[in-house]
Amino acid sequence: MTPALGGALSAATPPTRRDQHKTRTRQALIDAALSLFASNGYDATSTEEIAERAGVSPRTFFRYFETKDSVLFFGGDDFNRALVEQLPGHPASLTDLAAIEATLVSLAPSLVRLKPRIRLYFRALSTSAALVGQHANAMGAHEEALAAALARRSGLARPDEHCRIAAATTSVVMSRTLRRWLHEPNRDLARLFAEGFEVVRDVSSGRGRGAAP
Amino acid sequence: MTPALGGALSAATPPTRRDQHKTRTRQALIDAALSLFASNGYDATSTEEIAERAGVSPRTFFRYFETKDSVLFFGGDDFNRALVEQLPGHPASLTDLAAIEATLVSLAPSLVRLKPRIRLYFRALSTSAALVGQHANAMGAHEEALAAALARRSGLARPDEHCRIAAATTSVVMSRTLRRWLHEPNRDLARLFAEGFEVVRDVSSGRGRGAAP
DNA sequence: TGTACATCAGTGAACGCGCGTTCACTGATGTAC
DNA sequence: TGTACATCAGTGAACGCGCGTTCACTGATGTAC
Repeated sequence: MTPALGGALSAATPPTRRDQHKTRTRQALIDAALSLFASNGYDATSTEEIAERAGVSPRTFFRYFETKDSVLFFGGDDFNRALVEQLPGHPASLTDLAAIEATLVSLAPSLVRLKPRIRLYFRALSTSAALVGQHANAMGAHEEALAAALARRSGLARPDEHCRIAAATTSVVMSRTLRRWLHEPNRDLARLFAEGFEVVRDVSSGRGRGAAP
Repeated sequence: MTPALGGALSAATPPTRRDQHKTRTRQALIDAALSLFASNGYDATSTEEIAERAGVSPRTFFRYFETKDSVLFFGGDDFNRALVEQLPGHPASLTDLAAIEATLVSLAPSLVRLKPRIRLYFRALSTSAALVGQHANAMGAHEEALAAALARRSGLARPDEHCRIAAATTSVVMSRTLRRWLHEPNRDLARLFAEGFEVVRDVSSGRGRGAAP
């Protein structure tokens, strides 16, 4: 939908002035919502305030977003789509998790410039169960897409339990890694991804207990 | 709080008639909410309807629950508390995941009689992002408690990344396992738990690809 | 290049609805003596 | 065992509030000729 990561895909027709204006308005609403949610909390922020900060009338908010919570957005969908798309580019000799790890490591740089927005996004999440729910549903959809991609990778018609657990494990690693990235300053995101998968291996084999982080 | 699993813990003082009545009213509200959410959806169910089905006045609902969504309950907290409590009973020679697996297998029978309620609970979840968010927050709290228990198990002062990933992995296995249990008839829950952890081991080692479930 | 019309982003006002609160009250249960 | 009082679950009515909708409109941008 919105080209937060790639951007180069939308070369179909040059955007008209109207489209540009629409995009700008939409973006202003998203930015206003994100920073208001993060600083004042989701429940304490009304759609009127969002509209006001974005410089449009209250009514306009609902022209762009069906509900208050659907305004929350930081580009995660694009990242997850890229993950699914680039997964088949890795050799079949890699295990599923190794292939996912390699893909995430190569995609990590694309998240760096989104870091401030991701920080606001997580801060907003922490203020409202409704947002957490929306986030969880989105993650669920991503896991399904990833599980389907893993099934194709193994020549299966539909994802089995192995695919689903692998996809869910990936979600866990991504979530933990992003949080570490936000909280521990000056860490390389790609390296943190790799460390996350290493911990997963250690945990399920029982290795590495007692080794300091 | 509410003794959905153990029940034998609350031998402190015999409940007065008032307390009994309160418990019954509270339970009636929970049951009414659960079945209405599951059949009509969370958003399409008003607190008035819940109160009406429970046989109390609309006002009474908010005497028992601060918000509409906090009425959702099936005993999951008790189960997770039991998991954390029984974990230290297993030999230190087991890996973290093996100890958790053993605990879950031994706790599985206590969930069997809650099965219909768990089914309603998941069905309710599927109708509303707000409920999913509340569920996710509860799971997050459980993961923290479990990670703390794992830290104690390893003699750590605070949970490290290993503990957190192990706790999150447990959440994944529990969630997947419950869903399989609800959807695949006549499967033994304890056995499904064990299978779940086996898949986790296979996934992170790369084994078992191609073997039919 | 210029005019006439069509489209569509944005606006204003009014409203329905259900969550959650506040206040004053009733009547059953529990307790003191 | 019986009476007098205290507590507290439940009620009724009225209300604030913000989400999301509906309807009728304006004015800028885009397009046909």
